[in-house]
Amino acid sequence: MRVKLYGLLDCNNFFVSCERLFRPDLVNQPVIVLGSNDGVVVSRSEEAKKLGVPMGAPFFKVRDIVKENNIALFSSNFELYRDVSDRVMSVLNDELGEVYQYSIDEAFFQFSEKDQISAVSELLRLKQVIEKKVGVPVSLGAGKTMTIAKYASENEKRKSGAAVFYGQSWQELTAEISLNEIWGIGGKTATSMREHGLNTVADLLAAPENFIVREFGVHGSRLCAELSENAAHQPTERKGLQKSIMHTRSFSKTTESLSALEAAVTYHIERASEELRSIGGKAGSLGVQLQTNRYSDWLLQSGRQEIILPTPVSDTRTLLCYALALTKVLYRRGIPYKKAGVVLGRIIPADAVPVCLWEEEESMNDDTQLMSVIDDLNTRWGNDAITFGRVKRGGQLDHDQHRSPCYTTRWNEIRKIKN
DNA sequence: TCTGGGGTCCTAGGACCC
DNA sequence: TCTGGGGTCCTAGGACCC
Repeated sequence: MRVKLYGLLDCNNFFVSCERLFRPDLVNQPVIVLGSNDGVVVSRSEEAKKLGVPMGAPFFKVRDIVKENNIALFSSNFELYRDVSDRVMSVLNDELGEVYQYSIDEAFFQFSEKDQISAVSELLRLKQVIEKKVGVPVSLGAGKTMTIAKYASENEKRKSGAAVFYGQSWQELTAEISLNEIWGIGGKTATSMREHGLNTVADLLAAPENFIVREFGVHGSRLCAELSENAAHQPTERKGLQKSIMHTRSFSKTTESLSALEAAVTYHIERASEELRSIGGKAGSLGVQLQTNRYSDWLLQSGRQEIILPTPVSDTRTLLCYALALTKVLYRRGIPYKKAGVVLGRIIPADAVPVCLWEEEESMNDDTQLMSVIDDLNTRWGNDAITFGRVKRGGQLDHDQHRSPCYTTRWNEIRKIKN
């Protein structure tokens, strides 16, 4: 009788590990990677963690630690990370036949083994193959549900790199695992659970079911199922297109000007619709968001409004027309805005758009050919080659002065061994 | 001075209908 | 005096994740 298990592969400190692939001098040295605009810390090496750099910390708060300890610093280089990620996934796919990528650095899979020992050795084998063929360190975990697999991989990161928990070995652990270590329990839920006297996984499993449903909804009851080894989540291949595309960015300084917000929204629509076309989709809904600084004490934290489009489109001009109208509706004079963004939702494949029955709806622009010419030009000459913006956008240029070369995806940035 | 961006899913409550 | 109520659809906002 073989045991069916869910496995999870997780790349350790992924962005840092990608940087180290081409900078072996940084192995065993403290390294951090910053998020877009060099705003916050998004990845830390073990050494940087030990020096006290918290995850998600705004850079200005850790600048001193970075300087004093000579921590190596990188801006995010997603082109590189995506390429390394593709290599990891492809090797894993070759080994297992079917994997479900969950994020840029994680993938779930299913397998079965005769016992715990052979399951652990299978995970260790996969670890070895990935590390040899791609070169980034990984951890693996497995259990009877995805939530337990996730816990197993996280927990083992700093130990042997692979762990399997099910049956007795899992049940024995539940009294020691605090709920905030569990996937799906964030800050708010953990606090609320604590207030109800629930601190460990064992506490949660001992609570009456109707209480869980009343206090924590379907989310809570699924968690309970998962933690008692009854699978409530299935790893699913995302069928078809993603559901939404968003494009947002903070301003370096707050702005009260409508035209600045319009310029930003124009830019976001251009980029989001470009991506929409690149995946072959059309959007059935459109949302605009304007936000004040969430760290200031302004009452108005955010305004967001969404509309359903008369018919799904991917033409920048049409989307822009609606987006600017929404921006005007949301805009309030005298409010210091910090962030603007757009969301394209209800995405369907372009060839699945129903044919228009009424002539007048054709007045909506949806010219695929024109858009594809513009996309080509922008790819070739940069995003500002053809724009629909009436105002030059300002204050949004990316800071990424610490970006490493795209070693694996751009010929002119390839690693030189000899001049 | 400087506090990310891109996603998914769930839910409360409003609008509307009969 | 009593001042409907149940159902459905929609969306803004929240929580969480990486």
